[in-house]
Amino acid sequence: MAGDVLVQPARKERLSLRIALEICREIRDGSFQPGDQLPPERELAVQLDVSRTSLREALRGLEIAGIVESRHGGGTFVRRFSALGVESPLAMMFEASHDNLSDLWEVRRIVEPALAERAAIRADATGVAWLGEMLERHRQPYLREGVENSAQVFDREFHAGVARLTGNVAMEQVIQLVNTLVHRGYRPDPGLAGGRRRQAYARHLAVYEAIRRREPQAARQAMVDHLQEVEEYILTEIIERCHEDV
Amino acid sequence: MAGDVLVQPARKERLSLRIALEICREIRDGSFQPGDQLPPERELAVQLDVSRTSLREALRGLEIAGIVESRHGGGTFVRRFSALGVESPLAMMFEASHDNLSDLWEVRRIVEPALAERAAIRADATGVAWLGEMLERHRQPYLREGVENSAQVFDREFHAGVARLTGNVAMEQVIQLVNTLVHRGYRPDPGLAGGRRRQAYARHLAVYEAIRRREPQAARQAMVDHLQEVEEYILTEIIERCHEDV
DNA sequence: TACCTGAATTGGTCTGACCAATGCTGCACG
DNA sequence: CGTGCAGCATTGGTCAGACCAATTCAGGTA
Repeated sequence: MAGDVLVQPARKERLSLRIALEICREIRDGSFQPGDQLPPERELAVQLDVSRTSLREALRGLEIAGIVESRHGGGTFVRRFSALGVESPLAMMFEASHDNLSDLWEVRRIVEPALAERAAIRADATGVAWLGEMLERHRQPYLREGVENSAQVFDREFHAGVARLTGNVAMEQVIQLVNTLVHRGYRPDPGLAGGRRRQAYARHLAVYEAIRRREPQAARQAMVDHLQEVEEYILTEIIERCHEDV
Repeated sequence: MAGDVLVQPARKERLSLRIALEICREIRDGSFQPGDQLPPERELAVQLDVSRTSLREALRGLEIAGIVESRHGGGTFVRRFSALGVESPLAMMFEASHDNLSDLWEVRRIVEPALAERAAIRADATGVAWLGEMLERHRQPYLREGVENSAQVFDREFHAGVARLTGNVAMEQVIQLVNTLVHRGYRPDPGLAGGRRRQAYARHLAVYEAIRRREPQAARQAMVDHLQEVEEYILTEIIERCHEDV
């Protein structure tokens, strides 16, 4: 019987969890490729020998995790790049408080320099070119005034891109989630951002250049400087806001 | 009618998502405190004017996000500290991607030394004493032969403990999840572990001593050495297993 | 008082039904 | 022949009600 696959994990765990893990495994093993459409719920439920109810609970979980995506009337698809972006259900549920914010920022300070360093060591030519094109694409909107928080989007995209160049999926996901939560918890004042944005873009360029020239230490240092700068921005802005409140 | 609260977000989103966001909001607003028990599913479904099916899909999502926790026959509770469990989005993502072990290990190599360093700076006396007691408790079982994989449990406990001393909840969660996944992916041969365990325990002691004496660099170095040693163990063992297979 | 039993509570799973969005097929018309 | 639209098939979304299984707790018994 097809459903026997699900018996492996301890009989104790919820069925929906076992189903979700099973589907994850099939994705990993290549039975379902990224971009593929999964079988219809009714059919998949029969294949796995579970009710549609339980299957759907599993799919909702996978959707929250950013692994699949369901479209009403269209079907359920495996995401190409499982993204824990701001619009992901997970991010929508999680509200970063100020306590968490400094914690999350510390995770960035620890992980991101190491990511930049490793990217400079391991990135292949294709990846470097890809990152370069990304920066070129960011250039105009980044420097122009009044494009509001698109800068935040670009910032996240760049940092996620550096993470991707390391080839380490685990780190990429961790840092993407952390950055999403940080950006969610802190929304900069769009008006004040002109010079800051230029500076941030310059630092991004510096990181990229170091990666392109295969200089791990320089890449690490550029990232450290970037984070340091941004941290100071955030601190001063928070202080200003406190003054306004008083 | 109670269910009208749910109409606010665009009528487009799935009902289960709207429910999940609504519950999140009530948690943030204090209607449900961390540790509280939520109303029974049947009752909550009536309150929100939705079917139990949809409510359950929402609760599964919240559980995956680490916000609530359901116990069969017990009830559903708001988590005190939203935890990244094995059913967390990140865990599922790793499950869905190939070859996680080396990636996960690299996360440890990056994060754990930094954790040890910060623990040596920030830990309070209570925390240090707590870690010391933990090691004392580990001592006998760790060094005795034949206690099987309890060593793995102790190992996870110690590393989680160091993370806790930093006071950074986010990092604690991340490293706890990573270590769980690593240990799940790699089960050492219990028979060969005698000397190795003694060595690991000695390194744990070294890390602890450095933290106790407030020597950040020493703590970092001890952790680096520890991870390096364990990594070598794992590599040689994997190679041996390959030989057996041939 | 301590322990055990059983009923009430509560989450877990299943079935089958119907609604709603999407996509496709084939026919009619230009 | 090509184009556009109507209608049907497909597929996800929601619902109601039933029954199973783990936990909890009150009440009774030793």
